[in-house]
Amino acid sequence: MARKPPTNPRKNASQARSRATVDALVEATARILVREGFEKTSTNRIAEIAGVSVGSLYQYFPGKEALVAAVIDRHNHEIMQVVRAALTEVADLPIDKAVRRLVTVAIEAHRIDPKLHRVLAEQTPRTGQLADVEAFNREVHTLVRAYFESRRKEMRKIDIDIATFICVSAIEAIAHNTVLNQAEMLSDKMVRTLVDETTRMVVGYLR
Amino acid sequence: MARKPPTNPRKNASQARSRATVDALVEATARILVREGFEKTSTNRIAEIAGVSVGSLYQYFPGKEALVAAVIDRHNHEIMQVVRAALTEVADLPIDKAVRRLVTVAIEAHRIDPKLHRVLAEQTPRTGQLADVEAFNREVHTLVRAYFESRRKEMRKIDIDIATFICVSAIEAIAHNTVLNQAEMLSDKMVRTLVDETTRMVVGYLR
DNA sequence: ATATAATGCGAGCATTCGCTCGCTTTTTCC
DNA sequence: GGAAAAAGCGAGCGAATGCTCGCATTATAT
Repeated sequence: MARKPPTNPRKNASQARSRATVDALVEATARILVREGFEKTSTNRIAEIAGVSVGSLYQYFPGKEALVAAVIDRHNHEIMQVVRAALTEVADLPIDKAVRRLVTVAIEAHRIDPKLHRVLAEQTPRTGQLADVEAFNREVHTLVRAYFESRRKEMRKIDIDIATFICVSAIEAIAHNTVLNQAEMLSDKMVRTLVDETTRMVVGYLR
Repeated sequence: MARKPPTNPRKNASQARSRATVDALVEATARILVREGFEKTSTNRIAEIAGVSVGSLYQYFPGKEALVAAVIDRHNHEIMQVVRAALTEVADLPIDKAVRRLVTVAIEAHRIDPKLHRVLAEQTPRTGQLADVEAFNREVHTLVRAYFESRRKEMRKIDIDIATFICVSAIEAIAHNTVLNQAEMLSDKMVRTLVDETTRMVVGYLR
């Protein structure tokens, strides 16, 4: 017999049942985004697919944007986890080995869920998540920068910030275009060649 | 006393007045996209800002998407013109000079109208203009590839398609990030340094 | 077992927005 | 000058969709 909207706009989810509801909603949002596109992604439809009522949806999310934002966030966290792991793992390797690994990981990260990645890349601006994406970007830069710093001896005299900016931009773009443009027509051999070449370019640049 | 909707869905614009109307509509669309964002860009609002009635709008454009598509098209043509000019101009230069020029142009192209560029980059997918953008991309690749081919002697043994893909991706991304991330806080000195470094990376990679 | 809080429901209200249609005004052409 | 064609007008229809509200069900606490 309650009713008294959670103090804050909407949020939280303490009991197990409600956490499941939230998960179902986020998952449903992701699925609809991929399968039907952003236009067809209405709150009513999300609720329907999640097997939840619209009312419940609005208990946890202030609106459609928030749902998309949640999906973006989840996906970004998945990617960042992979990237962080790689950068840790690579800390003691020399530049050439390290860069090769990072390039590989960049491509792998984009491959986690290419279709979702594509849709999210399109929708990120709209949801005001640009700031958060920016944050992730900064973290990547910081991590890479730190690695470069620790390997200065192997590198030529160079402005580390600029080198980081250039290398990260280049690697990200190549990974992005590789996965998104070349469709699914990506032979393993092709990937290996691209990794080789990208590594060559970056390593050659750094020293 | 006519009336008999132009045979085709809508289109053409023969008289001077109507061409002006079309221009006003496209221009208004661009302005609203930049100043108010995609959500606020309704056909009613576009007509209002263009100083034209909604009815007239629908005489020339089958819908909102078509308007946005027209803006995208216009912008892409502007950019491609700059790029084509640069590649012609560069045809007889050695690799290092040529790459430097191309990197510079890439940044300049992104600087034509950064705010519009940003919004359009976000909205391109939605308008089904991906195909057209793809076409422009392919043209860039073709042109760059042709240049590389003609300069093979200055380059190491290398797969030209892969080299093109990697170089174009890297240069574009660096230009893009430079203009969009670093906000308007872009000293000329900074730009020069970035051009130097990017050129160094690409040229170093090619030979 | 009973009270209270948490979670869930879904019909329908309100709003936004694309778009049409019947009509007027301007231009062209003889 | 006048007829026909081209261009322009804008109130308002209809569909889509975000979201609310009053009530029902399930969990927790005592």
